[in-house]
Amino acid sequence: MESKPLLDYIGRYIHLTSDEEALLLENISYRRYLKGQYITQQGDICKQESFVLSGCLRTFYVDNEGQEHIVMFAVENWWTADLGSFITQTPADYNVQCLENTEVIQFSYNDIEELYIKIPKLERFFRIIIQNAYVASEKRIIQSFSMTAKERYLKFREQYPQIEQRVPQYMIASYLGITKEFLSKIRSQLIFENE
Amino acid sequence: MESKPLLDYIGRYIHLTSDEEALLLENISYRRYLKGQYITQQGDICKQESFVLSGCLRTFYVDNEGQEHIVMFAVENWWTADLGSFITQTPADYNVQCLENTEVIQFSYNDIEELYIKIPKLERFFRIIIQNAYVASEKRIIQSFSMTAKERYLKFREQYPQIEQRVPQYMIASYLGITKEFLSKIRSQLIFENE
DNA sequence: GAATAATGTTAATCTAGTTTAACTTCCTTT
DNA sequence: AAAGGAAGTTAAACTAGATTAACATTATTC
Repeated sequence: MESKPLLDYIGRYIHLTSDEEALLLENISYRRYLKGQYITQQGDICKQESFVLSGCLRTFYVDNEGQEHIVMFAVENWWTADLGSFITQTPADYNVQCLENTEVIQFSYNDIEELYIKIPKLERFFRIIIQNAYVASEKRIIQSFSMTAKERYLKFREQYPQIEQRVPQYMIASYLGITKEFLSKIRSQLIFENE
Repeated sequence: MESKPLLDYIGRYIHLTSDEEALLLENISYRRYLKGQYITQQGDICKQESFVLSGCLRTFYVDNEGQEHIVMFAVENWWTADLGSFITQTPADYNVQCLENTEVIQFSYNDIEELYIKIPKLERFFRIIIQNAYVASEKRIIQSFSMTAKERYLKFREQYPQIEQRVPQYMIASYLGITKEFLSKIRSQLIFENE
């Protein structure tokens, strides 16, 4: 298993001894998924949090009218899960699907609670990670209310250039909360403006 | 200081010994604010996280056009802060203002880092709190994209009946991401439908 | 390399929600 | 109890973004 990216990532926030690192590695698992496969489906119980080693995923929600809404993307060194389902072990609201062949390291629900006991420092690590995710999420709410679709698109491009390249445009539209047709219009406006 | 509500609240997630409780109480402070006062203003560095004992607050953001956008409310037993500013100690994006005379218990930035060292279990406590807040925040994003303003208003009323009573309507409109005029229209539609 | 599916574009029509502005009702304060 | 401000309402005109539908381009697959 290629665990170095994960250990490096954790090392940015807390220091683990080599014993602790070994213990951690015993309690997590490596897995590959093919493009199109689901890690979690709406209605299932989300059994693991995944740290992305390679590949790309989307977390999305299908509403009552059958429309898809993308909640987040995840690429290398990001975490993904239906966290609500994971922490409460109740049926997931979201689907987590691989958009490319993807390699992840997974923390399962049981393992993680044990790990928190064995390595209490991990509480700190996950507290910080989630704190950051929460702050980003609040920012996204504000942006969705105070910015136009065009402004949000420009911000997205600036903030996640890696993702814009790897993901079909209609999924970006979904993430931004607009239709693919309207994003297409915005893009042609932008091209026109830059001439 | 009336610390029982806080200790009860913490007790729902972790168990503190009485020594730890005493230690905790030494490192936090009680404060009263009058209606209208600000705990944090946009541009300031947010120096504390506040646990609400009594009263009501709003966290809001003023955009470039001078428009206010309410990010969250807080009432008894809720936490409030500009968490992004607090954790990075950089200038706040948000204002935190009291809508009533308000009593809070505050954790200051320096104190909380010390407390994490003295009582590592608090890492767990705050991890869980923030996890929950993050899940709620993601839900709100999905709702803002997949539901109409009317549906969001009904959901809000159902979810936070306490808040609807205590807060002026134009602030609820702001929280929902719509104008006060449109909320007024929605409300008159609802009255008409229920006749 | 033809065929099919997936993705992206354009344009017309439509609608949820905004803007503006005038008006009403309710709260405070004196 | 009068006056002034804050909060809420109504309605007309407007706009950002949705919907529909037809077409264009790019990938995939056999």
